[in-house]
Amino acid sequence: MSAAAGPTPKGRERRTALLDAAERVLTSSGGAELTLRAVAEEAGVRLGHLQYYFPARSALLSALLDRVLASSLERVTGLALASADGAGHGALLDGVLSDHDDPRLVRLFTQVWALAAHDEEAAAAVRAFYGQYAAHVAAFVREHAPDLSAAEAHDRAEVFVMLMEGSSLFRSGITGRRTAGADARLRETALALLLGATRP
Amino acid sequence: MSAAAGPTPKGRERRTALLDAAERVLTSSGGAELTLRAVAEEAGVRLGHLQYYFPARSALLSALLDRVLASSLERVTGLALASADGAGHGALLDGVLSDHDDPRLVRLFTQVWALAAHDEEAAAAVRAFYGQYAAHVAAFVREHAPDLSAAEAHDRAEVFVMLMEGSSLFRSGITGRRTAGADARLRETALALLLGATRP
DNA sequence: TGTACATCAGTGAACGCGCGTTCACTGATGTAC
DNA sequence: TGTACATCAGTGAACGCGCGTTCACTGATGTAC
Repeated sequence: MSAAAGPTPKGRERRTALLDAAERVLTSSGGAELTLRAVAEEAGVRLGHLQYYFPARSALLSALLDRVLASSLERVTGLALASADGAGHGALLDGVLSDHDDPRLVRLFTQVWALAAHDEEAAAAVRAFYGQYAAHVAAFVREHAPDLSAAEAHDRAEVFVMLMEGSSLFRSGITGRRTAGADARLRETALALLLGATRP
Repeated sequence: MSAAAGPTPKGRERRTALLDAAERVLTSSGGAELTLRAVAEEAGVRLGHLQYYFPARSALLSALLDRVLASSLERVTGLALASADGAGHGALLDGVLSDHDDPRLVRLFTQVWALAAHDEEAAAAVRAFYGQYAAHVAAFVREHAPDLSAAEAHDRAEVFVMLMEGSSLFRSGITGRRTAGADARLRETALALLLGATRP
């Protein structure tokens, strides 16, 4: 790591604050407006100072992606463990859906997908993230349905994740409007994947 | 409409060719690289000529979005009608999934979502598209399960669309890798939404 | 059929601007002895 | 405890470049009489 990694506490704090600013800019304005100048202004520092921490725009983008994925994974891990520990078998689903109630998070992920679609390095990080996401869900599925094979549990987990990511687009107002009826059917379908019986 | 709409056959052809070029650029390089110069080069015309048809970049973007949504809707409409006309009750699902086998189409839609996330005009067009998409699916659902209420059929259709859009990300290699097991479970879940019995 | 003219199609050069990057610099903080 | 020095944190100005846009222009095609 370069000096920009910030070996001192102050350095680490600054770096975090700069990434916070970048995340706010990306969330509110989109990828095209994510310029170094905009991030510096949002963070209240000079352009040259931002460049001290992130020598190139690509370094900022990559650090931001890593952080977004890491914090999302941490959240999912927590939800899966809490659900398994008896917080109610619907806690995982409720947690994911309520996270998706924040349009900023969903907007952030549309940017992540668009980036991954044309940047293989980003795509690899994103696939690794969803791989771990699905693995946590699969573990949860097996807790509640021990008679399922590991492969079957993992397949269900993958489809669950597909359904969650797809529904986030529609429930957030980006590609659709949330309705009570569709929400109920969504929950039912998701729960069937998580807790459902073996195939007929 | 301005002269750029092209009242002559030649003008209409040219306009289509320019949009084709823009679509190729967007698909292969992403939104950030969709510059007027890149589109002009891809189409084999001069920058000034592209500007004759699309006086501003926003006009090109908007026309491209309209065309992408219109052609996708046409495709979905055709699939729903063919399925209803006895091409087999799985034809709609098979058609949608095989369309999503083309990574270019999926990449295109990640750009559409990212655009809609930060552009309310684009978002309105995208919501209108998905609204019609879901309506066609709902009509198909009611054909096969006449005992369902219109509301129930529409809810199922919405969740089906959520699942299709989510799965496109994972089956295309962008956020995941396609596996036979998950594909089978995906089909099962989707068919249950399209053809399944009423709720217990 | 021929001429006059308007519109359509396409060119080419230039513009101002914001971008990422570079770099020399200064002040603050830590460390060695 | 004091001094010397290295590193860290932050500034400010300038760079070359590609961007969208503007505009005056030329040649091709259609239309009216």
